[in-house]
Amino acid sequence: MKIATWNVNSLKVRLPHVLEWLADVQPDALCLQETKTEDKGFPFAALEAAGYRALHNGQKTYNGVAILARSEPVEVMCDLPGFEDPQKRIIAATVGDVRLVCAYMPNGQAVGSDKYEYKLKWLAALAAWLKEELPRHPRLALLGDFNIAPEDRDVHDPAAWQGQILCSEPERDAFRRFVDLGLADAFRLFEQPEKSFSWWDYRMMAFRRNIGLRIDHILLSPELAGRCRTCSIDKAPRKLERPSDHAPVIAELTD
DNA sequence: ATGGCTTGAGTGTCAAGA
Repeated sequence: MKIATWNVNSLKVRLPHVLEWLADVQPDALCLQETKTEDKGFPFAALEAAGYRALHNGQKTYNGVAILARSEPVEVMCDLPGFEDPQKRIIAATVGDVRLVCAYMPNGQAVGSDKYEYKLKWLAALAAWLKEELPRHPRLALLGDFNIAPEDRDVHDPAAWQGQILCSEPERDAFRRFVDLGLADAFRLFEQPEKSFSWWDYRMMAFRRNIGLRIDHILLSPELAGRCRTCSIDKAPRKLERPSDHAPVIAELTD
């Protein structure tokens, strides 16, 4: 089973890339973030024609998350229970024998800002919910745009980013709380090239210069981590015309 | 120099992303 995550930065703009990528890679499930549309603008028909069912928790202009799957997803859930939030950042469903949690975690803007406080509260609420979910779903994967670079090796210039948004200690502590729940960073289960990133700024030719951050992740419960055979970042779509600023991350699990 | 692109909204120009 192949599962993946991709922040597409507007599904309307990126639909051709997504369809091409689905045909090339043929994942069993793909989690999308930043669809930036309501259901009425969501390309259900085009995805169906490509062989994928789609679940969408949409929002106009900002946020919006979706799960695409080749088989029928069940037990669909949207948003964090008990966390009042108009922002659409969570959708979860079971595909095959795997519980998928697709998350677009807040950016936080700047350390100390209101948005940063919201980010930390949001991350705490997600961790509390996952703690309850994991016993119910021992084969659980948390996939998405975490907006956290968990370690210095996930940052092109750790000195410049030290203490900054996406790299601050409270954010990294929040990431470690997920790990402490038993979730493993699938990418780090394997040897990886140095300076592996999943996001590059649109400006300053950052992609060509590999000035990036690894902020998109697939975290796996112990049972799924034991079944994980590969995890990689696919930089190919980032090289296309009008790309998303994020690259997809893929994990392969044995059946 | 706190910018540099890209998107969505909406039709001039700004918020937000990371």
